[in-house]
Amino acid sequence: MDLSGLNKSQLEAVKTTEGPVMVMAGAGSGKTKVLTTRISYLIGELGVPLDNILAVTFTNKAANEMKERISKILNINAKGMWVSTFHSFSSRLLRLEIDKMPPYTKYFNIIDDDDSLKIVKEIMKEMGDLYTSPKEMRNLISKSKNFLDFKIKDIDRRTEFHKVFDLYEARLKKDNLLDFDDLIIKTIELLTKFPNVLEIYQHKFQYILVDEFQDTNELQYKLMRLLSAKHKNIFVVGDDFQSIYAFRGAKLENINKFQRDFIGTKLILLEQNYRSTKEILNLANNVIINNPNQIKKTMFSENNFGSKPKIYSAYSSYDEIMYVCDKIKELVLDGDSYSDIAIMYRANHISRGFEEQLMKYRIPYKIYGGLSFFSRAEIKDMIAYLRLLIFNDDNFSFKRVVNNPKRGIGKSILDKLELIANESNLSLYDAIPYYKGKGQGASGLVEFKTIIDSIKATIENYKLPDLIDVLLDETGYKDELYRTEDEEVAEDKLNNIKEFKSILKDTDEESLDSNVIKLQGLLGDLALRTNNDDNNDGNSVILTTYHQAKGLEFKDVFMVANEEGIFPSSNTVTDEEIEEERRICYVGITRAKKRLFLTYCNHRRIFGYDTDMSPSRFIDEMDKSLLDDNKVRKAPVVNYNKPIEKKTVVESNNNDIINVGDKVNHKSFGDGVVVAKDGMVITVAFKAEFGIKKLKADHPSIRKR
DNA sequence: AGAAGATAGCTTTTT
DNA sequence: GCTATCTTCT
Repeated sequence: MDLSGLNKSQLEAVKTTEGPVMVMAGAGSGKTKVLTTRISYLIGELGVPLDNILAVTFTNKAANEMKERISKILNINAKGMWVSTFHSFSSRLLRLEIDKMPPYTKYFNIIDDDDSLKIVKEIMKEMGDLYTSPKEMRNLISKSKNFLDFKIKDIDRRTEFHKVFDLYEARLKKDNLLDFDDLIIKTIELLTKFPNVLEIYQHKFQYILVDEFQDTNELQYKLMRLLSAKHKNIFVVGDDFQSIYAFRGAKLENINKFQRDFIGTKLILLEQNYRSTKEILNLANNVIINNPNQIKKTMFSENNFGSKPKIYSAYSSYDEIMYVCDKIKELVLDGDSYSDIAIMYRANHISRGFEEQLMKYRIPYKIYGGLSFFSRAEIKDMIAYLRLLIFNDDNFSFKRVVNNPKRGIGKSILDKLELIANESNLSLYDAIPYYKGKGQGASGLVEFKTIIDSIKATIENYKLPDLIDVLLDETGYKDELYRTEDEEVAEDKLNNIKEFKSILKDTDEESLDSNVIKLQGLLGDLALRTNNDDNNDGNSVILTTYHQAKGLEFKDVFMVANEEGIFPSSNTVTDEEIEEERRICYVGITRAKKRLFLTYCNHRRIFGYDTDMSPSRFIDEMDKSLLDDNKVRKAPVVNYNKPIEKKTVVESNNNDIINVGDKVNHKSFGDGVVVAKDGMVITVAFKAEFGIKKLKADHPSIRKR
């Protein structure tokens, strides 16, 4: 096997196959190369069977890429290997073993955050007035599952939480559902409860590799520790500079814990950066140095010098967008292709303005992440219909589609049906024949069952993609779309469904199994799929959040919207949170190979209000000698001075008279002080990131404090 | 039941 | 400024 492309440390990381190894791999230090080479080495040189290796990453894309690279190096098909995300791994294992933990069955359905929120909403709706909003509650539930030291101080809120939590868990259990967090939790539960099962997998996975180790949380760490306890051949790769998932429970302490838990851990440092120019790397080091609690480490590079990162101070977000578009055109004229270029930002909503303008400029672009294809309503509807065809007892899918298209089946009818189902221990679907009653709803139920039954009876007669067309026609879904939506929207949704059909086509051609078996396999893990799985990177500019950009690299990177309140986000306050934001900034900078552009706006529309912005503290912190300052802008660009207009103003119910000097609270901007008054128009100074605004004193969002 | 109109809530970050 | 959800009217 050819290992000549590796440096000394990389080689050591590949060849130290026995015992615990921890690699601290800085940005651009060849981490993926080490991982794939090591796996290939295990298989190709040491003759380890494919099945005895487990590699875990954080994104499907990273997993797929690893498999592809291994396939190439060894000239084998690595598709079936245990190389996946933590969640996919858990799901795969649970499909094999969860039958041991009734009432769950291996046909469990995985629900995404949206579904989960919907369930929480349903539960809370019946509980009346509550302290916590459903969204908050959903957050708390996830936190309680991921943070071992989770606690709610306030006793009322705590009892409320436990009530909802218990109902939520019961509901999931009853319907054979697992949320994302459950995938990991149930896997640990299974392995702990059934030592013989644990034994099997400990024996099986002789070599375990964990990517992005700095982002593992306590549960994920526990899972890996359980599995590796026998062979102790565990290899973890991480970079504490790039730890950006503390909000999801990631524990940097795992790095220290690992060395304590696995005695004799070999520590390997990869400190040479092969990616970026010296100027870019200098800036990255200059940023991260402001994190006092960071373990000191300096990446070095033997790469050539390039140009200094450029910084641009824009008047408005429109101005910022135009600057970026102009620069992209220049870069392409200079010979770069669109796919060399990425626009990166802290929060997804920033992409909107860029999309519009890129389209106008005819610059091809692709949004990386954002709303997942599989979380679109029409796709979820199709999946639910398919699931119901295969699994009649899937109550969750049943509820999603029974009245979609409308069949006159409302809540009261469903409640009655549920009662019947519970009494005779049937699924909602099987309870339909026992539903006594007449009227639209009753006949709607019967009609629904007839349609599903008839499609089910002929399911093997079609190719899988054609099955979707049958569903669209027979259920009336297509007609309903055209009836209730604008034509454009309907076409759009049907296009998405068409894309979904192509996924079914792939599944169809993969095996000679029956349609039912094929669907059982496919439907299992659709919830875990994301947009970015297929990297058919054509020639497009990539728009992405910093989080999603991790692990990627681009020749030219634009970091946009570097403003206080956006980046760092206004939600981050504590020192620890700010330090995480700074690491996000580090991740952004180190994505760039050749050219880096930083921009910020002095004005931005936030929640529909024109807002004064100030540059990000991360910009302030940068040593200006490392930057090429481009902030010459002649005149403010038009398009910005649109008057603030509210469609409706409602009389506020408190008749407080608001005067200059009064404290007020605005729903979106928080507390502020009235600095001027002109009739009913007050001028309020809010927190720095929201600046000074003119508002109507009787606007419902305003309250006197 | 369903269209039209009004309003609240929203923007972290992801599997 | 956008969108999901609630309210009101037919």
